[in-house]
Amino acid sequence: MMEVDFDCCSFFKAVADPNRVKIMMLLARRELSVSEICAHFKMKQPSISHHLGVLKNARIVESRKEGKEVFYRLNACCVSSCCSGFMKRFAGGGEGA
Amino acid sequence: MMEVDFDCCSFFKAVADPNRVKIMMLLARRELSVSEICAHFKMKQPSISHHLGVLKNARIVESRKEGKEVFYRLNACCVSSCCSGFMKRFAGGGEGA
DNA sequence: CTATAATATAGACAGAAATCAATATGATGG
DNA sequence: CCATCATATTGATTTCTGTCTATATTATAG
Repeated sequence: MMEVDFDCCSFFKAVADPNRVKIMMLLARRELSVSEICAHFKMKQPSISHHLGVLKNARIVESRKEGKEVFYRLNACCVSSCCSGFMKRFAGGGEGA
Repeated sequence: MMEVDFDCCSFFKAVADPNRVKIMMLLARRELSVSEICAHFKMKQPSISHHLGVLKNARIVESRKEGKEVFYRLNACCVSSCCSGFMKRFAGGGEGA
């Protein structure tokens, strides 16, 4: 009962990278294909695929294949559930600024 | 307006390590000195100090010196504010499990 | 002032992670 | 079947991170 929730750790590890957060912000608006995501970055396509893989392992995004393309979308429930679950562990400070 | 919040990134990077989360859980109950924290880990004291430094830089913990000892306490407001701020960015999925 | 206790800092090292170039896979058009 | 486009995977390289040992700092006791 004093142990750490490793599921949440994979969520936080995924979210600890600014490029991945930027991808999440793009996907928060609408579903996008990999190449559409690439268009927003200087990074090369394999790096984007790598980050998408990390996000997908953490259940933060989901994907759908359509012809040659793969569309990614945000799993907003995962974000809410991990964040609110984490907050609740440390309740007592109330709502921050 | 499409840029990433780097303050929150330092929070998430800090929280992405299981040992640091465990420290946070210990401090959620009560203020503790460094050696009291050490007693809960197999890690050596300098590693604990390192983690405490990371948590402190991220404003997740605060410290107070008393004699030879340094007491750390959780800044629960920081946790709530970062988590809830992050959730709100990705609102739309509602409350998760 | 010296010894000791508590904590922090510095430096070294190993393992993890990010990026890239190159290539493989899979779908589609001709 | 062959060429092409979109994406994923592999392998190499570099950078970052966590841990350790050794040492410095700070406070207190004697």
